[in-house]
Amino acid sequence: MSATISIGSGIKVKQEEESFLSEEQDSSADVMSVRRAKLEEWYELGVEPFGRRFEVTHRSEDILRKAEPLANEELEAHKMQVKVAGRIMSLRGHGKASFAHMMDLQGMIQVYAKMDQLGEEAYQQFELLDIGDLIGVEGYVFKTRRGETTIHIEHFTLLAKSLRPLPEKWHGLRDVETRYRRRYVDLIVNPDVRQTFINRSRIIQSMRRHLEAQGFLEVETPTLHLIAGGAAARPFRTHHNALDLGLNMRIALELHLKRLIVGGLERVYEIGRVYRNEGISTRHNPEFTMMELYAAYMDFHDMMKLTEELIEQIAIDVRGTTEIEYGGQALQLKTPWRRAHMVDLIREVTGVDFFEVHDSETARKMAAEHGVAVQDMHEFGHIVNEFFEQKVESTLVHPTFVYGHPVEISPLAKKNPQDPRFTDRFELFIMGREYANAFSELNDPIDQRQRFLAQLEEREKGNDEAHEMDEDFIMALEYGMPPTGGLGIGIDRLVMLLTDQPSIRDVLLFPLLRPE
RNA sequence: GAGCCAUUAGCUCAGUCGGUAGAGCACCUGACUUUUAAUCAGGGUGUCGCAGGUUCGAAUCCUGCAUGGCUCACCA
Repeated sequence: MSATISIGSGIKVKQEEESFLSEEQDSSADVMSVRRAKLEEWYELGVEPFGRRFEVTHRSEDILRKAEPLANEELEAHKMQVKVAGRIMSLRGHGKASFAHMMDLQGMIQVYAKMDQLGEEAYQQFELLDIGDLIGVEGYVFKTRRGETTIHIEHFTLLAKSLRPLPEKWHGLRDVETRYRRRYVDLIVNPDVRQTFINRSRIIQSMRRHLEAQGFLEVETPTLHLIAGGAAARPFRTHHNALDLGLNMRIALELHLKRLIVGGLERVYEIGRVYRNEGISTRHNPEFTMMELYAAYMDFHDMMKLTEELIEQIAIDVRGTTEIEYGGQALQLKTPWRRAHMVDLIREVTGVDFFEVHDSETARKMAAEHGVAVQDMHEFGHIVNEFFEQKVESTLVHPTFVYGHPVEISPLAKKNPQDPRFTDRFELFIMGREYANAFSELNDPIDQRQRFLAQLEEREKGNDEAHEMDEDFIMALEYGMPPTGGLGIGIDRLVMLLTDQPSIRDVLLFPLLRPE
């Protein structure tokens, strides 16, 4: 078939001449062929359809705010001249005049093109524009009869021709898969998505500001590790060619930051990507962002105070309040937050008091009685932890610092001097989810070696997430590390909490998906 | 990895009992110089996710596969 279609200004396109179409040839081919034809038409008009630098004098929101209190007569008298750039989001042609809405970073503003003003030639060019095209306009601000602030166009420039149609104007793009795969389209048509990512940036900015104010130094440490330590997780493996060296992507920031505390930097933090080779869910992405900080001469009590104040401040900065809602649940982030020992919480919920239980056998018996699933290799501390995870965790709605984790699951934390079965460690829970993990850092190299040895034993028993021996880290401790408080916060989950997003994929610009 | 659900036009969605594909927006043609989901007249642009099977006939029923979503598992 060689049907011809004609478009606005008379160009004929043979549909069989669609050699420009990409491999995936979809049925937007029709729209795309029309746009290709218009592209040619721009070239024939002597206009470069992929333009260059454009000097922007105003953003949409600034204009709307300035014009808002003024009547049209006042606006016309002032002749407020503006240059605005953005993407055409809607077009309404009326013969010899046209309206359009343009979108820039701040939002949407209406523009008005009139043949009398532009002249016949330029107006015809305006009519050649499509939804999705990027343009720069110069003109003056007025208000229409209905009162909408609008730019009366005196000149316009095509900055980039759009060759693909945008999604529909009032349902936007809903298909979740397409939204993640083509996040740029999602950002163009879904303003709330754009706002979420703006808020993500604000949260991190706020965090940096508050840490800087407390004298923390931002540092960057390697993401390629010989030994992936500092957490219990399976790493991604990679390889360096020139050194012919097997390497792991980091699973935590911890061990390098503590080396810097040994080095005397005293207060350091890093906001960085970590990689864990695990399943994907609404709360897990294989790469995610952690903030870890270490402060010499502090302990885990100081870390609790720092954590609650930090998150409270961020909430005020970004949300303007400490009373937030997540998934319909009202949450109060005003400090101070509840502090509870893990063993006390287990006793509250199950009646089992692990301060009175002193051996693994009794603990195992209690687990069986209370329907807590445990593995054969689990010792006392693991079983306490299983009780907490299976019985207590989901009951913690409002911010709660749970402290006193068993030593078996805390190979990098200092033991509690009163009861060395437990550590001076806490995790922060909100709505059943972990948001922070912190401890008084273990600075005794001899104890640290024992802990690593215990981890190696676990590894032999089949726990492939147990810590490996890190001799280089122990050497650092042997030079002497001051008593130190350390803290880690999962940035993505914090952003989810503060932007009320149900899935981690909604706070990651490009979540990992299987290839199409 | 398991269970459940989804996949139809560029986008958002209908599609009855199995009878051969529809709407709105977008797009195209024409009209219209302050519109507002602009309006009016006309035009359907499709590998019904993919591959088999059942059937005279499959978007529809069956099987497998792919991708995604949710839940669980995993993730201290």
